Amino acid sequence: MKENKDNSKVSRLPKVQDENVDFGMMATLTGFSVKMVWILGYSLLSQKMPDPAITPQRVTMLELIGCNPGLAQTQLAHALGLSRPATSLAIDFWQARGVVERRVDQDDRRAFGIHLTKQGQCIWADLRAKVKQSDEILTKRLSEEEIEQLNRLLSKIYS
Amino acid sequence: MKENKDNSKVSRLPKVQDENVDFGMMATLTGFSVKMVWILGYSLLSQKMPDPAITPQRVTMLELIGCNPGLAQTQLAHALGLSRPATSLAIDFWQARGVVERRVDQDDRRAFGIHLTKQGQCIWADLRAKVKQSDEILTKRLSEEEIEQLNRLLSKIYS
DNA sequence: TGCATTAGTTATCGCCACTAACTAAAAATC
DNA sequence: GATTTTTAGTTAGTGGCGATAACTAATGCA
Repeated sequence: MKENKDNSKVSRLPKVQDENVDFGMMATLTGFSVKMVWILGYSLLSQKMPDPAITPQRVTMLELIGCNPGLAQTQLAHALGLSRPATSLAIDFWQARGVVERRVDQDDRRAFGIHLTKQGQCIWADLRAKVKQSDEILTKRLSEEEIEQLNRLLSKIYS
Repeated sequence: MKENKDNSKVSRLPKVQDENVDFGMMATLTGFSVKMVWILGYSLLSQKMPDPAITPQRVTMLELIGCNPGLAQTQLAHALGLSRPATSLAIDFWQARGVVERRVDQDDRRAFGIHLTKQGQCIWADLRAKVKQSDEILTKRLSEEEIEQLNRLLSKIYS
């Protein structure tokens, strides 16, 4: 009966602009800016989702399942940087909504391959489109060249 | 007696590089890249801190307190985008470590002005230096121009 | 056959947000 | 000037979602 109010697990955006409050050095740090943009992106994405429980984290998982059909849970956990229990619960989430299914691996009957259901294919396609839109909204103040530049610099940092 | 193991409340970095797992469209999204960099930055910063409980969020609060002495809790909450109870607890955290103190506002005796203690001044200075170093490590693969460019693009998004 | 390993689940805990409800002080209303 | 409403901060309770430890079942190697 619990109806999932906006449990936005990410803090609201700090008010760096508040003219009465000085953020000091924070505003000059790449790490801080990146966090601000992430919070903003998280919020934009959540708004676009049909259900506030569909978080960026869960969307990422769905993308991995969609792009790598039959992936085992442990591989999924590793790729996402999650513990196996957390991964298991996240799969439960999508399974409960009829989006993915666990198929026993015939070569190793302990393991499951995770697959999108027929219905899941549609939902995935829909969500992907929305994710893309939301990313476009996030970067709407930048030109095409600036977006490319930004993505290049960011991936230089983390890859 | 609980000894605060690495309770890194932020997921470990996803393994985008895993050659067996395709991240699909995620790798092309600014929102995703930004999250990756943030997780990385969070982890780098946490490592530099003398106590793993000193998180980026708490450092941000300390910076605000240091740069805006006497700020009331409600203003602090607003600037940080936090609820008042959460802010109150975060202040408790620093107060318990002798870093900040609550001084009753003589004009409004319901309110507290938050100030750094003498000792807090030193700790603040030390942490700021470490934060700066950690941000430099985060961006070490980028040139000075690239860092400026990156910060400019990021702040264009969120300000 | 038997023991160590591995996939996944269950149980438990911890952190840190949130809202609701409370106290005390201040401001507004009459 | 007494009463009501609002505001600052705290306390209590809830929830999400990570983590680890302990468990079951299947596998693999001696």
